[in-house]
Amino acid sequence: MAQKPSTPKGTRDFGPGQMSRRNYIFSTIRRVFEKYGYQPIETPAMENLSSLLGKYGEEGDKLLFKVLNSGDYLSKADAELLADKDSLKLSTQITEKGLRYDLTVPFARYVVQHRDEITFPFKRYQMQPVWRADRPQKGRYREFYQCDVDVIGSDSLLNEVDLIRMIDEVFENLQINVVVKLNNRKILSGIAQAIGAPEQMTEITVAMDKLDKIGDEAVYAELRERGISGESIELLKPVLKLEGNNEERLAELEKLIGETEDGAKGLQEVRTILSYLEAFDLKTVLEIDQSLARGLNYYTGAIIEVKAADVQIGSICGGGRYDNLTGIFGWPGVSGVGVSFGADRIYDVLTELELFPQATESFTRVLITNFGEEETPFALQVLRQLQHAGIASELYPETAKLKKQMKYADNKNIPFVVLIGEEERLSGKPTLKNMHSGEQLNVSIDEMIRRIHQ
RNA sequence: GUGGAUGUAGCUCAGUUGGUUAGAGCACUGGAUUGUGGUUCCAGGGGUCGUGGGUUCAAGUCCCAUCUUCCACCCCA
Repeated sequence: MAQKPSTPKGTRDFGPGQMSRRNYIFSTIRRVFEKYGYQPIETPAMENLSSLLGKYGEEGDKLLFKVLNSGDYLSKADAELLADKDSLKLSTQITEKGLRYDLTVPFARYVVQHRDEITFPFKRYQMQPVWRADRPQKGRYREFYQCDVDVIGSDSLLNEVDLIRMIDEVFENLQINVVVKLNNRKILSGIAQAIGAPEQMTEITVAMDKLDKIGDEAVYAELRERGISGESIELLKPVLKLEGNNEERLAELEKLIGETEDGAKGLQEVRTILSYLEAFDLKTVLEIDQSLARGLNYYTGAIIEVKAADVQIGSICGGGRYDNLTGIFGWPGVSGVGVSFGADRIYDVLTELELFPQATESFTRVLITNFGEEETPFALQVLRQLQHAGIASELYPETAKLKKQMKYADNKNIPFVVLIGEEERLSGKPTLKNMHSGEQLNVSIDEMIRRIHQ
């Protein structure tokens, strides 16, 4: 047997059936984005590595797909590094492009590069694949689609309100029950300050983020491992143990971190967002979660994460505010806020919950059979009239056995078959068969069109 | 990057303590039905058992390596 064909690790093909379901997700999301006034952009699959490296932390750099330079790239490489097999240093000489890791960094690059053409605040959405050299597993792929919405150039918390409302609307339309978790980077930094470890905020948040997954004892252990003092851990315990509804949590947090500058600011931001949202009748549960951190360390304000309530698959949407994202491309002080919907995970959730609407694999409504050259001119004429009447139709291209042509229609779920053989050609009246009822009639073309339209 | 499982027909999977021509269902092709699908019946094609090496008189089966896919960890959508 020839070599078994396959797609690269962690990548997938999408057949017609999957595409119709995927497009259902994309069009649902796009409709909401556009309703709120966001405009689409696209950026290349590849970015310069200099734009990508260092933006996602050390872990992120390892997960970047690098594209080898074209041509005789080794001839330009340093002979000594080659001999040493020093991949890390060598890579800077043989590759200068990489596949994008997310849509936010390319967006920041886009904004800086095109700032003269953009009207701010700039509200954009972008739905494209991204690539990560991660080891694939459930709900995790090496190529997957993100649907990003961001607004850049506005500090207003009204943007956060916008985003949360869009999240609510998208998942309501998709009929997925979700929990929206909300936190604020300033609350996290307030916590770090309040427990006397302001320099170790990253270590603290990374450990704290695992709270609901590994439990409090394991979090304490990890904190110790990461070099947090026992004293600080003791102070942190009441923060981790926070319970109750949003009001109660905020009140508790006020007591614990209200004295710190960042903490007070963060709490106020969260309160403002919540109070704006009171005017809306949100369908989803909005939950303050002081342990929510998320990986990307460029967040500076709100942190948002969405989890499916009925499926265990990790987060299906997430994002937050970043005050200085464009700074890395030389334009400091521009604030942005946005979220990203994970289309592939949403697909998996909808599949598991059987929430996809009845998908029609084919759009074709009529198949015209092919009996041979004699009948072809009349068949083409019928095809033209059907299509002219706005009916998706196709003529079977081969003069195959009728059984095979019928089976083709059946497999593609085509509801009508028009038989055109010698009889029909001579009378000028095609035979219309309803595949569902099996009913079959010899009618004029006009009558046929009328019946199909019913 | 660490650990665990997996791989047999296009697909989903059987295959006994190692034993002679490796099976089933679905799909495909032909026929029962020369102008009729979805139901039924009959027949047929299709496999160097992931790859490479080893043990053995004998390997789909046992051992080693390697790759693939899946699962968990790390991290993340």
